[in-house]
Amino acid sequence: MGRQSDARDRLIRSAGDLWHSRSYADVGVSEICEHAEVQKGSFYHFFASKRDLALAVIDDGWQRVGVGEIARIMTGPLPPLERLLTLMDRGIEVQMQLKEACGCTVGCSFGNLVVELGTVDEVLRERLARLFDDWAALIQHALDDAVDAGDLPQTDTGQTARAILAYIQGLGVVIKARDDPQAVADLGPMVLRLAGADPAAVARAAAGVTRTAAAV
Amino acid sequence: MGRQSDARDRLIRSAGDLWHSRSYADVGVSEICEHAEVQKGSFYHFFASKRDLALAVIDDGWQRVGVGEIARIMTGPLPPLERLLTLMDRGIEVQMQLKEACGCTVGCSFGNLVVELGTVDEVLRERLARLFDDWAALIQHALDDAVDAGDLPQTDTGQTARAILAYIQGLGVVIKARDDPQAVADLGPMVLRLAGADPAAVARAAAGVTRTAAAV
DNA sequence: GATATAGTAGACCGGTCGGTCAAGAAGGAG
DNA sequence: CTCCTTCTTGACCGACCGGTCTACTATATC
Repeated sequence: MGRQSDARDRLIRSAGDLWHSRSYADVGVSEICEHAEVQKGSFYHFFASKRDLALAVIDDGWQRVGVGEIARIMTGPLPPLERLLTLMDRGIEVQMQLKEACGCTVGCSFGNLVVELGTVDEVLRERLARLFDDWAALIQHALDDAVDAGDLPQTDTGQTARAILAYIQGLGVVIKARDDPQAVADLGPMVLRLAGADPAAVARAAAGVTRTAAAV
Repeated sequence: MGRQSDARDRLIRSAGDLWHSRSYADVGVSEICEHAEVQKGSFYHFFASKRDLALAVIDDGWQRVGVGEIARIMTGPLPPLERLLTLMDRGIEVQMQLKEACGCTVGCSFGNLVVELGTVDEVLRERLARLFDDWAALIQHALDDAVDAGDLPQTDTGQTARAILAYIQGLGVVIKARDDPQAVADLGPMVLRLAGADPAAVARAAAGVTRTAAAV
């Protein structure tokens, strides 16, 4: 009953894009409304507050990026170590697309929110912490597969997964400082060192990715 | 001629502390003035703008932390790989002290500014990018020493140094999300994997650090 | 002691922030 | 058609933002 509108989705999309390319504090509710072509009153019909919108943006983003793309890569058909390399490659690729679209290097939208709001808004921080846990769990999935396949020695894969997530987040910070995703493209494959792969396994994974790329 | 005051230093110190524990946007000029017990008029006697203060905060901070502490560790008398372990240990230690003081986990002050302002203020971004270069150079110094000492195989130490810096920054993000520096204390030593050290060298470095700690 | 300079004091400014509100339009259900 | 709900519109609010300005005080130098 009553009419239905996609204004809510437009607001989430606009806020996500604007916050990602600038910062949470720098983009106000009014600007988000303008960008989404929604009036202020409508905004507060859908969301109780700016923070409430942020929660929706986080959920929506993780659904698309995490549950969608990252999970597909980390649990996909590729050999496990190649999945990690694919993840890093894909990350750089996305960052380059975003730079093309936004005019600057934006880093990880989730990491950005953690850094900007982690100490300021406890609710957002906790939501993002859970998201990071989910992310690490996806990485751990690939690591477990790698151990099972004999590509990795027996280790604490949970710990290693958290280290890899940290490395990914750090790459986001560093490319943002340089304003150049390409500058760290060579740092992506080093994730295999962090995973604990021996040189032979690294070479095997690298060859596999090259083969896959050549096939495409 | 005229009188001299330490108000400028108090402002830099206050701004650095407040921004580190909250965020650049969340802490305004007025609050910084209150905290430093300086009037607004005096603020704009010393600094042309909020951003100008930020530049001074960055310079001051890097002088103390980077040129002071990090350089001392990375070029110090310890075996090179142990220097890396010391750096990570010291980082966690500082974060725990800061958590005690601020009530929350704050991460890296420089990384925080990169993330919050990197796409918003080009001048600050460039300053921070140079700072990261300096930081990586200090790490590279230790890596070069490690290669010379035979603790590390021949590699591109510049590349590896940038990877390690990224890892450090990522740890900053992750602990901020968790609000718990201790939660990643076990991730610090994994920096040696990233450095490319073989298990034997890792064991040697770990034993060295333990011995040093026991000696103290 | 005169004077120029460094620093202090704090009222004030336009603009923007997140958020509110009252009124009304669109549209499915009865 | 009526009614109720969903959604829209845009003026409006107090608070706070970064920054300005003028008058004033302290102090080193001559």
